This record gives sequence, structure tokens and C-alpha cells, in this order.
Amino acid sequence: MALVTPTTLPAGLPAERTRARVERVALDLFTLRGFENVTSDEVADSAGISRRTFFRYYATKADAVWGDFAGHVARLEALLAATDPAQPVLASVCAAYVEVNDYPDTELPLLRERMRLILGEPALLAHSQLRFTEVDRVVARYVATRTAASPTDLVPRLVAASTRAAATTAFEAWLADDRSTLAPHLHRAFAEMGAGFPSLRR
Amino acid sequence: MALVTPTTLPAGLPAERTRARVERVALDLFTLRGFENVTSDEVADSAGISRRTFFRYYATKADAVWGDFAGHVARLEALLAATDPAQPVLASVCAAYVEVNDYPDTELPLLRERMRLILGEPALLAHSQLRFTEVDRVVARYVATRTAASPTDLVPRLVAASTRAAATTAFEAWLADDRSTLAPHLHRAFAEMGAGFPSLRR
DNA sequence: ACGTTAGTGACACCGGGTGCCACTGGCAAG
DNA sequence: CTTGCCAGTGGCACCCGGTGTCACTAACGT
Repeated sequence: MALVTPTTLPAGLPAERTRARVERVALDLFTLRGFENVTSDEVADSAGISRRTFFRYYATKADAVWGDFAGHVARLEALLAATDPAQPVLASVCAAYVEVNDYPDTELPLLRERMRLILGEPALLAHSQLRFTEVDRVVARYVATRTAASPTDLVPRLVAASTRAAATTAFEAWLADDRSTLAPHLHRAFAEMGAGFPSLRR
Repeated sequence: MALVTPTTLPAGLPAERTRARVERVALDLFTLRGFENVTSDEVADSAGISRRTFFRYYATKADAVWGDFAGHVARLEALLAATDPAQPVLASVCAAYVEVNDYPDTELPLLRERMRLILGEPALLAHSQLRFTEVDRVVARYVATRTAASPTDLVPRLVAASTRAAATTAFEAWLADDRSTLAPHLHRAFAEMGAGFPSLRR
């Protein structure tokens, strides 16, 4: 059959890096021709798997874009859990956001491609709401424990929702400028918000 | 045929209140059995129109839940445009949010049903992101003009995203307590955020 | 009486997503 | 080695949301 990368897989066990390959193919196709203009059939074919198998890997066409987002959320949760209790709550959340998004340089192009799709393609933007809800729950839980409140109370939810909004906005600003790095935008957004938007007190 | 509310419509001109009837039927069915468990066929049938016509009224099954949201956004925009320039920017945005959501008591049950669906049903929550983006653009434009910035700059976007996050959180808190009114939650959320979350400075 | 026009419903079609089943290969037990 | 189990796969049929097309019908102006 194939010498290096088999296009047709053996029907029995899957190749080890199938997921990674599918995600690369999906990202490239979506970036090239737009999320809505690429059918899941095409992605599956290009990755050398059947449509049925594609939907066993990813519950949704959109999910193929997100990579290991559950791991991302888990990392954030771990960072929050390991926070110094002496640090103010809001600062802890912002710091955790910054740290969890501190990717090595080699992964930055991939991250850009991913986020450009997620924030730029309407269908993916809509889907993102569902994914970000997981983040919000983690943050709200943390704030709740730190302030002896319930995760469903207004303040924990509010902190979760607004820090996430700030992070998303920072991402947009980052994407808008190809030469910039993410961290400064995150810091600026969090600083602005944490100080009650001092730059427009008039 | 029917004496009061014809189930089958004349093929020529539509009944005047068709849209209103469809929306009521849709809201009730979705609330009763869940958004995903009701097909657009059922909604159309129950409203006495064909599926095709349903999708001419609403681009999406989800859109049937939103009523005249474009009008809502337009009202918000008008409120912002009519704001006293002496008032601080952030305060103007918050005040506009409060005022545009000041519904008469008679419409409150409807609003609750609507928002409970939108924030509670995953598919509708995802869809909401697309609708809320319209709001964000309006708010960002206003902040941009007030601060002599571009609507795509970080601060205008940030203000839009975070005030909207605060408003959404207030809605959630309102929905969680059947006996409460919306305005106090909005005020609390905006006050918390505008002051940089003073309740967790530790 | 006539053509125009807006709105309607029926039909066929596409694409995302799912349930079901048959198959294939690896692996452990005999 | 053979047998049987098992996870992962692909094919198929199906459901549902959404769209393009077309024929029809009622209201309206001329």
C-alpha cells in the first residue's frame, strides 16, 4: 500500500496520528475556502477516513477546529487551583487567563489560524458560545469558592463572563494586527476592565 | 372552516397577525418540549402555515424566538444617540441598556419565556452570539465616536463586549429568581463592573 | 376584464448529524 | 494454531434544518 502516509487506512486499527491529521486538513480547508463551503465529506475524504468516522471523532463539524479544548480548560482550572490565596481574586483570574494562553512560538501560527476561524466564521462563532460556557463555569466556581458564594450568584458569573469577554476582545485585537503578540492585548484589556475603564471617564 | 382563528389560511394574502401567531406557537412549543425536540414542521403546522413559508418568515428556526430584535437594537442605538454628552461614556451605555430593557409589566412573562429559552437551550444560546454581535457593533460605534477612536479598537470593543456580558449575566440572575425584577440586577452588574469589581478586592 | 404582483404551498435537493449493522484486524485464552 | 472477543471502521438509511424553483391564488390598479 502506501509507503509513508497511507491515504486509505487499514480497516482494523486506526493510525496513531489520525486525529492530528484530520484537524490539520480541516483547518487548512476551512481557512482556504471558508467553513460553510467545505462539507464534512470533503474533510473526511481529504483525511482518508469516512464521514461516519469523522463524526465519531468530532461530535460536530465545528469541533474539529478546537483541538484539545477540554485540556485547555483543565489547564486553566489547575492554574486557578494553584493560585496564591493572598492574591486578589480578579488578579488571579486574569493571571491564569494570561498564563494558559502563553503558547510557545511554534504553536502561534496554528493558534492564529484557529482563532481567526472561530472568531471570523459565523457558524464557528456561534458554536464558540457553547465551548466558552465550560470556561465560564470553571472561573465562576473559582470565584465562588474564593468569595464564599455560590457559583450561580451574580458576582461569580459576572466575573467569569466579563473576563472571558475581555480575553476574547484581546484575541480579536491580536488577530487584527499580524505583527503583535497576544499577551499585551490581554494585559491591556484586563487592566482597563479591572480599573473600571479609566480611559473613558468623561 | 374555522370561526375565529382559521387553521388553514387562504392561499392568497396572509392573515394580518400571522407572524405574531407563529411566534406564540413556537415559543409555547419550545418551552413545553424543548427547542431541539420540536421540528420546524410542527411549528409551521401548528401555526397553520407551510414549512416553506415558516422559513420565509424566519431565516432560522431559532429566529422565531427573537421577535423584533432588530427593532430592539435600533431602540438601543437611538437611546445612545440621544445621550447627554456630559454623561460619562460608560454610564451612558449602562443607562441605555437599562432603559431599552425597561419593558411594561404586561410583556414581562413573554420576555421571561423568551430569555429562558435563549439562555437555557444550547442551540439558542449558540445562535444568540450572532444576534448579540449586532448589539456589540452598535455599542462599539457609540464608544468609538465618544472617544474619538475606531470601532475596531480595543477599548470600544471591550466596553461593548463586557457591558453585554454584564447585561446577560443580569438576565441570568433575573431568570433564576422568579420573584425578582430585571432592573436591580442590571444596576448591580453594571455597578460591580464599572467600579472594577470592588466586592472581591482581596 | 386584464395583467401585475406579493405571498403561498408543494416538491426536490443539499448538508449536518445519528442509528444500525457488517466487517476487519489485534489480542488474549485455550 | 485456533477460537472468540473487542474496538474501531465504513456503508447505508434516515431525520431534520434550510434553500431553489415553480405553479397557483387573491388583491390591486388600469
